[in-house]
Formats: sequence, C-alpha cells, structure tokens
Amino acid sequence: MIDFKKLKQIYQFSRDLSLKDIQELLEAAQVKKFEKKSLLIEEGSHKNELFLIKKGLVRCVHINEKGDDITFQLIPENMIVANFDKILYGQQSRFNFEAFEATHTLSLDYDHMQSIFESNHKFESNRKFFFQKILRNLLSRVESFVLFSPEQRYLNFINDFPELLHRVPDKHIAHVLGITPVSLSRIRKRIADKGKKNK
Amino acid sequence: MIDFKKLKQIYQFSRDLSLKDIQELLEAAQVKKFEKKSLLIEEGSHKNELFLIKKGLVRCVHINEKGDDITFQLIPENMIVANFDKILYGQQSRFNFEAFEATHTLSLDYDHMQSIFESNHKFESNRKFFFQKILRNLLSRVESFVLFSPEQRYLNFINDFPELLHRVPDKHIAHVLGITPVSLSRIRKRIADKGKKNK
DNA sequence: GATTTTTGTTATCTTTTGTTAAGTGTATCC
DNA sequence: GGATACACTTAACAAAAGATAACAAAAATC
Repeated sequence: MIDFKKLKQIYQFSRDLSLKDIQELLEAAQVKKFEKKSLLIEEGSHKNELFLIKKGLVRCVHINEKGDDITFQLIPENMIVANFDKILYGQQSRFNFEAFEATHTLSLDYDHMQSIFESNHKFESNRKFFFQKILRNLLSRVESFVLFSPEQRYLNFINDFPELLHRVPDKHIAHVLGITPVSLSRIRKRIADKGKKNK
Repeated sequence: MIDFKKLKQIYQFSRDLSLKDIQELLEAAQVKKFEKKSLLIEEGSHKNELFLIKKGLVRCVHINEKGDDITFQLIPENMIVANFDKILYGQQSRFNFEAFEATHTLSLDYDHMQSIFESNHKFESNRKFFFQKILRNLLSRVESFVLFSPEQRYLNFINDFPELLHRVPDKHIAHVLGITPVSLSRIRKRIADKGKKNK
C-alpha cells in the first residue's frame, strides 16, 4: 500500500517527477522522526545516511580537545544533514548531529541515492537540487568569513535565517559565525546602540 | 587527428575511462593557456566554463566597495576554477579569476559537462571527482574558520599548501585566511618567537 | 511553584586585530 | 643602473575579541 504521507513529502522534495519515476525513491526513502536531543548521526559513526529536514532543527556539534561543545552548523527545514567525513573521506564522523527540536526527516542512504541517480536520468534535477543546496550553503559561509566582519556576518545571518534567532540560543549562533557568545553579545549591543543614534 | 597532448591530460583527469569513453570528453575539452595576469573569467561574466588547472596558479579576486583587492581563493594545480555565481545562481561573476602565473588548463563548458555526465554512466567517477574536489575544499575552509584561530588556520594552510608560500605574496594568503596582511605578519613573528623559546 | 539549570549581559583584564604610516629590502622596468 | 613599484615588517593607536567571573533573567525540571 502506498504511504501517502511519504509520497507527499517526496513530492515536495522533487516536484518534477512523475508518479512512476518516484517509485524508486519511494522505496528507498524513509520517513524518520527524532525526539529532541536524540542523535541523527553520532561522532564516530560511519553512517552514510542523508536526511532532508522536513520539520525541526538539527545541530551539528563538534567537541574540541578542551571539551567545549562547538556548534558547527544549524540545519533547519529543507536543508540536508550529511556525514561529510564519511562521504568525502570515508572516515568516521567527527560531529554529532543532534535533533535540537523534535525533527521529521526524509532519509536516504547516500550510496543508494547515487545509484538511483545513475540509473535514471529523470533524477538529474534532484541531483542538482541536492548538490546545489550543499554547495550554496558552504560557499556563502566561506564568503562571509573572507569578505565580511563578524558584525556584518551576524547581520547577514539575521537576514538569511531570521526564524533561527528565536529557535536557537545566541551562543550556538555565535559558534556558527566563528565568534564567542560573549563577543556576539557585544556585537548585538553595538548594533542596538547604532540604531539608537540614528533616531 | 588525435591531439595526444590533450589526450594525455584527460587521462590524468580521469584514469578510469577507456579510450572509447573519453572520445566525448576529448571533443568537449580544450587545452587553454593563459599568460600571467590575464583573466580566465572576469567580473560580470556569465561564462559557464570550468578550468582544471594543469600547471600554474589562479587567483580569485574580489574588489570590495572600498576598492580593495581581496583574494578570495588561490587555485593551484589539480584544483578547479568555476564561476560559482553563474553555476549556482545564474548570475554574473562577482570575481575576477586571474592567472597569477602562466597557466595551462583543461577547459570544459559546465552545461556540456553535465550533459556528458548524464548521457554516459562511465563518467560517474568523473562527476564524483569533480564535486568531491570542490566540496572538500569548501568544507575544510568553513571548518578552519569555525574551529580554529587565525594562527592555527595559518599553520593548517602551511601544512596543506606548503608550495604556495613561495609562489604567492603573504598578503594574498592573509586574505584567503580572512585576516589582514599586517596581522599575518604578526602571527608569523609570534610563531617564530615560540620556536625560539622551545630551544 | 520552588529549585535548578541555562542563557545573556556586563565588567575587567589580556591578547589580538585593524588601521595607518613609516622604513627597509627586493623586484621590476624602462 | 637609477627610478619606481611592490612586499614585508614594525610601530603606535584605537577598536575589537578572548577569557573569566559575577549577576540577573529566563527556561527547564522536578
């Protein structure tokens, strides 16, 4: 029997496909839900699974040698969770991927996805969709670090992900921006003071 | 008649292919050479061309609103020059890609490459090769910004691209690392002083 | 609802960075 | 080879950031 909920989710993921075309994806993809604080992928894992976040929020966390918990990335709806260490280097994950909110995902094995992409050209647009999402995100982050100051970087973040401000403590956002929480607090104050001046 | 030089270069690019398989790539790819200081892609361009650097070095440069020349990336041998703005967003390039040394490339139109990849599964490994190169580079840069200090970032750079130190002025390296040339000079001094202490 | 934990701000002190400018050595170019 | 341009270092000052600690507000937990 067809799982209509899953079907609907896949449709959102890939609108260009015919019902017949998505048969394969339908069989491969799984709807997976995670409770808050549970791990999608844990440090040391060799999991090759991809997750498209349908609802919720995932925090990609690295524990450094001091034992500090550093948020490497925040992954909200319509972004992709992937074990880069495994996919790019065949190594175990150096990160925990933690459900920061109750999270619904569409999950797919990376190798399986690749073989589907290879065997059926109809999925070409999906392949592009997938890699574009990842590339855009990484590139814009590198740009923000090279071309902008921390303050400008924060303003860009507010602009790009306004909802996240209310869903995530500032300290996590600070780490994503490559600064300390205390420093972010001061930046926020500076921005607020500028706002006052202009009145 | 077969261009053996080009053939040899393509072989390096994709060792897994049979002679027959690379026929298509051979027709599509072009060996292009650039004089020092000439532009592979210029700001404002909608060029969709990819360049695999076979010899030489390309500097990806952004001119900011102050008129400062900021090196966004250094692209040496076996790395790929791509007009991200065009490929990811369909927009004109915000960067100049300048041959910093006399540079030999293997060039391929992006759309053409995609269609070749789509039409022949034998090129699957090439596709992976291509995207892996780009993803690894971007990801490691984001990591270096989020997880490491400027000093550690510089040490990592030395480790990853030791040759570049002697081929590129420090000021360009500083920009790639997201710091100013003056600051890099101080970091270098600090590292040198630490080395002395430990004697 | 009281207690505990987490979060954000602020203060202090130290370190680092940005900025600007000056000085020095090295390449480069008629 | 003399003039010019460029690269790097250093200095001086201001601005910003890191580290740490203290405190208050907010959130989570029981």
